Amino acid sequence: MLEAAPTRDRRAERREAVIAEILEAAWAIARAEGLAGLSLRDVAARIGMRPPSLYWYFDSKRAIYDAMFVQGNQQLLARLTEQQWPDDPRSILRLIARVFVEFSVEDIQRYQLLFQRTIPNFEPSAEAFAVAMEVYEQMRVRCAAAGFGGHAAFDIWTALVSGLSAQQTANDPTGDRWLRLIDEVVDMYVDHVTPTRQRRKGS
Amino acid sequence: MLEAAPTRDRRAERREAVIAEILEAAWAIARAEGLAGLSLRDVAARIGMRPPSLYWYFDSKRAIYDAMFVQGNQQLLARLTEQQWPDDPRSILRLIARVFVEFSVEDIQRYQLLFQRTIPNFEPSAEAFAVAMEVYEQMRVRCAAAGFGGHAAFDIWTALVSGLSAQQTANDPTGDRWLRLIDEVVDMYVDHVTPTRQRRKGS
DNA sequence: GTCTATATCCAGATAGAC
DNA sequence: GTCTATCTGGATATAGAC
Repeated sequence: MLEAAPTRDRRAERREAVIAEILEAAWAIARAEGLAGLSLRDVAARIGMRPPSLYWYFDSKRAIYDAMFVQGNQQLLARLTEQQWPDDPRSILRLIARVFVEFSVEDIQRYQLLFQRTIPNFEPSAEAFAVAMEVYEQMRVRCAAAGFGGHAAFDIWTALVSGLSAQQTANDPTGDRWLRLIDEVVDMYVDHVTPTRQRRKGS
Repeated sequence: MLEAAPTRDRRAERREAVIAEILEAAWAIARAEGLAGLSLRDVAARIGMRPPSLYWYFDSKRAIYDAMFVQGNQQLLARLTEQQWPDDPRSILRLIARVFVEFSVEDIQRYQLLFQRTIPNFEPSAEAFAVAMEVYEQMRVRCAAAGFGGHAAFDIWTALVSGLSAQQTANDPTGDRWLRLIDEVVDMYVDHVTPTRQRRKGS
């Protein structure tokens, strides 16, 4: 007679744990050697495995990049949803910008993987790209909630945030030279897209 | 008795020509395979040489990246100086932004080499970096001439231009989705840094 | 699941002939 | 100046034992 199936699949749990371990190692190496410097050899060594064993968990190196891409986007998504969102439109935008720029500066390799096409021949899979679209949508929805939903206006908004991130990560990765301009840039943007009549400065 | 020295050093000229050929090949391969995908083997093959021969002209692969870095910056510098600069401040800024963003989109690998830290372990040499500073100074001087010389204001300006470039290259490399926002962004910036009293819209 | 062994290929760089 | 030959090491990936 068959045993009742256990409610937890310990094998699957173990597998997930190892996958998490692999990705954690991959991130650490990417941070140290650069994204393009990532090698399966180093990943395996870091977790006490031999390189071929990784293929039990990932089909290829690209698959690892892909999983990292998903993970990074999920982290940003979590960062966005865990915020205490204020009501004031200007404060909402400031918070979005701050979350995004800080997230970028926090881990430059992650920033490059998510937002720059830096690895030769790597394009995220369709499923991975879907997660990136979720992030984009989250950001768009938040902006719309703040009253800034227009298409051209949103493209300008993404350019502003991406420009602050790009300058901060590339030219002052350990400082705050562009981080501290966030509020001013948000004000500039709000003033620009708000009809003159309604304008009022935030605190 | 010694001959009179010829006024042209044909040997040096030939050498310069070969160096130019090598760099041209390197750019072509970078465009096709990505910056990190550049290999001396491919460079040599493309110009009908064997890989070791490249070492007659460059000490290392890094030296090639370095020369590319210089060349790219010189191209941008030339682009800036060859412009017919208008008098109107707003027009000056529009032109700067357009030159910069178009230059970026034109060759994304060049953009990555010049403005993003994308190759593991590559940092431009001091001499190469000096050329990059020239570009930065050119841009700063042009902005100052337009009446926008303040420090924080200029950091905002570089963030704007870099953001438009980043979004255009990463998300619409063959289109003009952010290119066509340049004038609006410049207006936004000018309105922001201009005391309200003096403000007037450009054509 | 993890291993050893290996295939296959590529990389940057150097020695030394010509 | 350019070559051949070679060094040394690294890469991803697969086959198959255990």
